[in-house]
Amino acid sequence: MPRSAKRHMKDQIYDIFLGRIQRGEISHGDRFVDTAVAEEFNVSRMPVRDALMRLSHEGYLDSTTRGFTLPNLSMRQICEIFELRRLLEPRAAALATNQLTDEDIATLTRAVEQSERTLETGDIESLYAASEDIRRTWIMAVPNIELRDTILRYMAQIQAVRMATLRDAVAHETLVDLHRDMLRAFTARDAAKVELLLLRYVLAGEDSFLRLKARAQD
Amino acid sequence: MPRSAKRHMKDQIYDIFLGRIQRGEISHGDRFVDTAVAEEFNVSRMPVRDALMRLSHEGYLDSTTRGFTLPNLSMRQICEIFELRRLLEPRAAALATNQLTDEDIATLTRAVEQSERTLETGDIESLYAASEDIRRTWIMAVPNIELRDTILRYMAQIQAVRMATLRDAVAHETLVDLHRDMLRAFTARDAAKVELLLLRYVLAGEDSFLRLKARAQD
DNA sequence: CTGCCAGTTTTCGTATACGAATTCAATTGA
DNA sequence: TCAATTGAATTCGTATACGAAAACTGGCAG
Repeated sequence: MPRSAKRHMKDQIYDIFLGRIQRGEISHGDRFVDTAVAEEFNVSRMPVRDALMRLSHEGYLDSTTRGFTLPNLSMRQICEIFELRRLLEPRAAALATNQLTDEDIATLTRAVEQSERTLETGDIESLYAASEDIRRTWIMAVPNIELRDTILRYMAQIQAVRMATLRDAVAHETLVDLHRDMLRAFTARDAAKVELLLLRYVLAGEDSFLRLKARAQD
Repeated sequence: MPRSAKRHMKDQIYDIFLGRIQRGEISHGDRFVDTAVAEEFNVSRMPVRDALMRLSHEGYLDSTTRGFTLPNLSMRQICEIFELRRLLEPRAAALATNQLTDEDIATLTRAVEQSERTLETGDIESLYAASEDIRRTWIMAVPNIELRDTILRYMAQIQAVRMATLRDAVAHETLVDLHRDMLRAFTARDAAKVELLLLRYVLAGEDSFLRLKARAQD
């Protein structure tokens, strides 16, 4: 019997899994089967099924004949998503510029400092966390909700790709520089500069990815 | 008992309803309740539930406490979607330009002719149909599938808005002109011109909508 | 006539069950 | 040793049932 909760079980399960996916807590080997997950949560498989099917329809999971797994993005899909990012993120960040609160700026400042420190420590995990903090902060400030949701939808899917590209040594310094410039532009409320920097940022990610891909083919 | 079919019932029902929504065959008073729809299809309510919930999660329907209905878009949402359209459609159409087959061009030619005839007949239904044909033709030629799906996702939602804006007399002539120019640009494979025209097209739609809104407030 | 309250109805979320399709595994035959 | 085939196990889609929450309805008081 499900313990009484305000929100419905299927929505809670959906949120829990979406969070795990977005935080990159799920690896590519993992397989989710409704009955097994249902047992964990002490519910029947129906709410779990609802949640997992929803996640798969939204592209966060892949529905195979043997449970749900992380989707394996093809080269084509990744490139297509980079194109979407080039179209949407610069404008979205520009729109967010004037919406950032002082608290947001403080968060960005801390994250950029964390990012800078990784130049010496070489701690890629920390760099990744800082990047995510920066990104999350400005995305949440995007006033156009439809635009924000569209961006959030594909970002979870290319989680793994972004993680991988951050390991690209060539990009490390460029990335930290971009973080620094972005902070400056956000703080100065310079939407035009933010727009340009976001374009550079996406392009830098795309370059890293293509470089990674080329190296993998050796 | 569900009659044996190759594809699953829930997917068939999903497709049927999505088609009806996209073709504008559903009006704002309509209410769908899983048990009632299930009876129509001679299945239990579970596959219907799956289909309707999926449609509502994708934004095509609104899940109320009393069945599913067409979503009532707020002014804000409509404006936000226009912004998305400005960002995505010009580029998408430009990408589609070089993918159009001769058959596509023929379809476009017929549709534009139909559009031109409405200047004399004043048949708005026909103008709407022609617009939809033109739009469907180029969207289906967009090679970036992620981009295409993103556009398709919001287009179904603002169906009603587009239908309404076509009744805007001021826009009628402008619209037909744009159709004509777009056909020329597509035929000439002039992606740059297509991009510009699509921007104009979206902006014209936005103008019509705002004009309509202003008039409604009198 | 109008607004509030209790009973009824509708609708939804979840539980459980079963058949079908698919995958896995083990045994058999070459 | 390896491939094929057949039986078992897994997983999914759908059916049915039940309790809970929300909405409607009718009567009652102001």
